[in-house]
Amino acid sequence: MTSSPSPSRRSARERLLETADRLFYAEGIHTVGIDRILEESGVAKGSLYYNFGGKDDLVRAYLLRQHSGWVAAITARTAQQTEPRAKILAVFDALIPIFASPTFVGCAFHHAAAEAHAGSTEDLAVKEFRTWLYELFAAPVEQGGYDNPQRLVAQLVQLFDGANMTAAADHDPHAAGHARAAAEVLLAAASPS
Amino acid sequence: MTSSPSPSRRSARERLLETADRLFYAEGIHTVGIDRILEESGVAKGSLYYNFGGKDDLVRAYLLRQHSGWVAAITARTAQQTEPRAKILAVFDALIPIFASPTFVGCAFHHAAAEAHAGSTEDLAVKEFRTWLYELFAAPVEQGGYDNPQRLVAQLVQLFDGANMTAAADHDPHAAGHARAAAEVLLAAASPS
DNA sequence: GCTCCTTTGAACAGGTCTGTCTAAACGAGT
DNA sequence: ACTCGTTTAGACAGACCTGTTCAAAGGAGC
Repeated sequence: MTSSPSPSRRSARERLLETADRLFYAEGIHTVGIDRILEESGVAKGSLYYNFGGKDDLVRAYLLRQHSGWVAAITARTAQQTEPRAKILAVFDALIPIFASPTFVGCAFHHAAAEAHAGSTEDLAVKEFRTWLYELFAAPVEQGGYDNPQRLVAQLVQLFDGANMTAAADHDPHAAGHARAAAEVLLAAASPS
Repeated sequence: MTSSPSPSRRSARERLLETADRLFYAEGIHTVGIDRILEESGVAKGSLYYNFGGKDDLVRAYLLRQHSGWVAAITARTAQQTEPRAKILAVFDALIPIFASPTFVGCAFHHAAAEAHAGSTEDLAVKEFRTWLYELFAAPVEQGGYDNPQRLVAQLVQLFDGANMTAAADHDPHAAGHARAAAEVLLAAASPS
């Protein structure tokens, strides 16, 4: 079935998705044509239209893969924490290895948002990611009983976005650490007792 | 000359730049073809290649215009302030009317960075903007004698970027206010005495 | 009236991209 | 051996994009 690859070689679908992920992320969705993806993945064009409906479906699968990657990387860290404050700070700790990756060029959803038309596949995927991002902070903030929780969540999301931007655009190796330190200060200032 | 428009109608250069600014910003540089710009500005194709060398030069002029817009909007506010703390907070006050504009869809340089190839016209313009942005905060931070100035500047830039992201992607009407409040907390925590 | 800068309209070439189609081959399971 | 899901290779159409070129007209200043 869909999850049983051929023995000698991975399926065309897997190779397409992996190559699309690499190229779309590194160079942009609009910039990369399907011919590039087909050439670098060694897959025939017919296989793309057999496995996916077209480029749009491939883009959707790419963004879903990116979303899953963020969820996996961050919940792996936050799930180990029980205290609300530690859960929040763990998000920024999770950014450290992500930013350190040699292929990191920023948050894929920031890029997708920049290229997206309203109502497009990219736009919908970005909205889903943003919803998850807010909930990621909203849950522990509420649990911690912080002052002005709505504002605090917005500020933490801003730090998350800003850290991604500065890590990518300015190649700041301490972006995650700086954001974490800022989050500590904000949490201390919003602590109830 | 270049600054004396015709009496009845604005010059082709002006009309091109204004239309390019509107379309590039709203829909992206790669997405918008010159034919769209020519059609909506009512300028002949020959005039584009007479005034500009081609699309690349038009893109360069568009990003320069955006850069000038940011500088004008922000220095108009910061120049009124004398105290370092007030100068820094004035940057975030300047964001309020910018974010409130009905045509605001985020920082043009965030979008350009997402579309840029390394070494491209967009890439160079983004680097210049980022340099200006850091200096915008670095000067008053140094003047104010704050603790760990390098980290503080990075954190303020992160708030600036994050506010732009949340204002655009999430349509948060309080993005600038939240970022300003966060900056106040960070400045208080880094105050020397 | 003359000149020169600017603008116009239109056509053309060359390139890229997405999407479709066809015919053939492969390979695993029955 | 047969079937069916999958993959391959290539050709093709249709659309869009950038850039170039040309002849002609407009308009301001001298």
